[in-house]
Formats: sequence, C-alpha cells, structure tokens
Amino acid sequence: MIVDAFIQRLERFAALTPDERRSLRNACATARSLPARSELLREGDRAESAHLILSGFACRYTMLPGRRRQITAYLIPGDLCDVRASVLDGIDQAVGTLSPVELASIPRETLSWLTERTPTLMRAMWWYTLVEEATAREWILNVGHRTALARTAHLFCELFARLHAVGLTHQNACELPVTQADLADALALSPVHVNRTLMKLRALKLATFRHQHLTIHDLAGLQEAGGFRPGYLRLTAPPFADVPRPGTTPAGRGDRVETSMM
Amino acid sequence: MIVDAFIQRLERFAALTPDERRSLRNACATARSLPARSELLREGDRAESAHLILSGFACRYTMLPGRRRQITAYLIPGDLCDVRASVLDGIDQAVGTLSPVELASIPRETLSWLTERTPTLMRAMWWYTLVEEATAREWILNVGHRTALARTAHLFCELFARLHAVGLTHQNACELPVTQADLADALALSPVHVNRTLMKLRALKLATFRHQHLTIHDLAGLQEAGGFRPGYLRLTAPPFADVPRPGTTPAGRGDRVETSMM
DNA sequence: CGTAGCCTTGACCGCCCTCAAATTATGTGG
DNA sequence: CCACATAATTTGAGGGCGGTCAAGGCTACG
Repeated sequence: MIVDAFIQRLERFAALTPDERRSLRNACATARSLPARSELLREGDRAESAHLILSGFACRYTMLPGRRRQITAYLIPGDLCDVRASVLDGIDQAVGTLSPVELASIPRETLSWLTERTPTLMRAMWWYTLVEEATAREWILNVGHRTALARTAHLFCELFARLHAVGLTHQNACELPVTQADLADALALSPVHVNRTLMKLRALKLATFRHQHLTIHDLAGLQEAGGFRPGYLRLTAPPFADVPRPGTTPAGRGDRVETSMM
Repeated sequence: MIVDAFIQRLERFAALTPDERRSLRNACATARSLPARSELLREGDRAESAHLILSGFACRYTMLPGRRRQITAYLIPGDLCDVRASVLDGIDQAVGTLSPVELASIPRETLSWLTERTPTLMRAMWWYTLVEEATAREWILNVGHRTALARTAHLFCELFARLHAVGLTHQNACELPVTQADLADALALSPVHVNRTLMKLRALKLATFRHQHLTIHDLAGLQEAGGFRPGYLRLTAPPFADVPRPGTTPAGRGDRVETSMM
C-alpha cells in the first residue's frame, strides 16, 4: 500500500515507533479523488493541509508570462506534497494534477501536532525536505547544462527510479500518465523538440515513451546519456546514520551506533 | 554582527529564547579563514560540521564532464551552509569559496544537540531548508525559461535583496566578490555571453557590474526585466505564523495568536 | 462517425555557444 | 616605480541547438 511506502521512506532516516506509524497511517485514512488537470494548491494559498499522493501524477509548477509553464517537480504516488503547509505560511508555487489523482489530505494541525510531539518525526520530515531540495538542485543542472537528449534521459531515469522505489515499475517499464507537453514543461523544452528527442531516444534504443508508457531498453545507456547518478534521491538503504531516539536505547537494528548525539 | 543577522532570520519563523540565542551565538564563536577558490566540502564528504558564512562569498556547485561547473546556490554572509550536516549523511554537491571567506564552524554534534533539545530551533532550521528549496526552484525557472538578460537581472535582484537583508548594501549598490565566469556558472551561460549581457544591462541603464561592484540604476526596471518577485526569499517580516512554544505561554510579541496548534 | 486533443513532421530563424585574439586589470618581484 | 606574468574582461566571426510557426496525421472517446 502506498502509505506504507511513504512511511518506509521516512524510516530510511529514523525508525518510527509502531505508535508513530499508526498515527501517520490514521492521518492518511481519508482519500479524495481529483480529475486530471485540476489545481491542488494555488500560488499564494495558505496551505491548509499536506497531501499524500496515493495514485496518479501531480506537479509543482509556476506559470510564466505568455502561458508558459515551468514544472519544478513531479509528484508521484508516495510523495508528500506540501510538507511546507505545516511550516511556511503561504506557498510560492502552485501544485496541480497531471492525471487523475487520489490523495490523502493531512490537515495542517494534525501534521503540526504530530511533528511537534515527536522530534523524530519532525527530523524525518526535515530530511524529506532536504531530499526534495537536492532533487531541485539536480533539476537546475538538468535544465542548465544538459542537452535535450541528456535532459530527457535524466528525467526518465529519475522517474523510473522513484517509481521503482514505490513498486510501480514492471520489469523495465512503467506508466507515466503525462503528455509530451507536460514533459516539455518540466524539461524547459518546446513540445516539438521533446517529440524529436523522444524519437532520438527510440532510435538510439535507449527508451521508448508512447501512450503514457515508458519502456527502458538500455538502463545503463540511458543513465550514461543523462549523466544520471541516483545518489541524490536517497532511495537506497543506508549510508544513513541511525538517530538514537532521545530517552530510549538505540533500536536493535543499529549496527553502527554513533558516539555523538547524532 | 553577522551571526545576529542569521539568528534574526531564524526568528522570522519562531521566537527563540535568550538561552537559545546564546547557545547559537556560542556555537558560532570560533571563526576560521579560507582563501578564495578553496573547497569547503567535497562531493561525497560526510559533513562533520555546518558552516556559517561571516564574510565573503561561497557557492554550492556540481562539476560536469568537460570542466563545466554548475553553481546551484550562492552562499553569502549570514547563510548557513550545510544544515544538512546534521541530518543527511554525505552531501551530494560540493561547496567552495568564490572569494576569501571567514566562517564559523558548528560541529555536527552541537547542531544535533541543539535541535534535538529544542523543537522550536529544529523547526526554524526546517523552515530555513524550505526557503533554500524554494530558492532552488526559482533557479530552475531562471535557467529554464528566461533569456540571458532576464536571468542575469533576476540573479542581481536576488543577491541584492539578500545582501540588503544582512546590511551589506550601500544605497543602491553592493559588493559581489565574483568574476563574470562565476556568474556564468550560476546562470548556465558562457562567460562570453555573460559579458555581453552585462553590457546590455548597462546600456539599458538597469545595472552596472564592474570590479566586483554592483550598482543598480533602476531597481523597478531590473525586477521587471528579470521577472523578479522576492516572496520566495521570505526576507520580509510576517506573513509568518508564530509557533507557540510547547510548555510555555506565547512570548509577549504575539500580536497574532493562532487558534490551531500552528 | 465526428470531433478534440495529442503527436508528428517540415521550414526557417535566433539566441547563445565556441574558438580565437586583443585589451585591460591585478599582483609580484626587482 | 617599473617589468613582467597571470587572470579577467572585451570584441569579433561563424555555427548549432533548440524555438516558432504551421500543417497534417493519429487516437481516443462520445
């Protein structure tokens, strides 16, 4: 189940107690459906709740003069979309759905209450934000210094890795419920050029994207072409330090116990 | 003093007790000097401490094949440069100095200890991370969708606003201890084109950058040209909710007391 | 079967890159 | 204070990646 994938992700950083896990799962109990291309958060809104994507794709984006759109993040199942609801007051980028989306809303107060009560959870959320930040910086690289081919390859690698982490890949393929225009908005390319680039990827036998379906023919080649190194996503197990829970002894899984307070 | 500017910035989000302020100030007591163009953190390092920039400029960057460099953030006096030291384990982007830099090192354990002890401080740090993330997303916009002129204008606006916030501007001017090549690496442009763009900015009577000195002739015009809207930097006073300190009554400064747990 | 949205293809153009060299700061030792 | 070396800025010429505009072909779905 997707909520568990999210919790599991938080636990990459810090072990949660069964109680904390239950609280989180309860907070995500009520699901809601949205059609494709609807607005989840408008720019400048005061976010009243955070949303956990259960199915479908959404994106964080900014509109620019001349009906251009820059997507700054794809939000896929298992992503929490806006943590910042509980911290900042008023967001500066809009969030919208790309496909039909099911999501769980976590009210601002619930999230605040949870994190305020358990520092471990707050730290895990903070960690989550840091990963999002690292991903954003990787995107700066992508649109800044890579060619259209490398850019597209990189995006595909990232999405495939993230979808794999939540169990939404089938062998070397996955569903990407987005249009070429959506890709264009994320890659800072024109839809026309995205199309040409996709054909080139196909010609190079690296990957095929058709009918919202991505098939990777040569993962190593695709990663090479995109200069993709997955470290920034922090999807793998450690190298993350376990954080001892204040007031408790380190959980039994600690094979590397820090000498410091960390 | 710069440390106070940093603390003041954290306090935009949550009031700290005099005790917490003192702890932070103590943690920043020992200063260190680095020459220009030295490495502060190497990619893949396990960060042993966070650094507060006291003077000079540094940057977060990634090297790309072919001795190209993408700068993903400028770090100026009053910036904390790597909070993530206390959270993530091993950073994915290097940090280096652009000019000679003075900095205070806050050991990983100290930062962990401080944040673990006082949730307010942890939340403030989290907030700080969220602002950095928002800034990174703004940079995606910048390199993705804006022309060289707009890009450069936007960067100048951002730097001027941030320097102003820490008292490092003089009327309509400030020092930027960077070369045109450094700007190029941040803007994802070639040094040659940066030069041409700077001349155009001068010709348009918007801004002049010479001898590491930026003079803004027409702030409104520059912001217009760059599509700059400073909200994402969160430099202004509120609209930020005060967070009641758990176990204490809200400090006397609360003219807006939230009804929720936030 | 028709319509709307999406994808595909072609022709042309411009922003910005590359390469190369001249000119001007910056700094160092004599 | 000058001679020299190094780094930074400026200027020129030519080319390519990707944008824009426009039309035609699919697909999906009612």
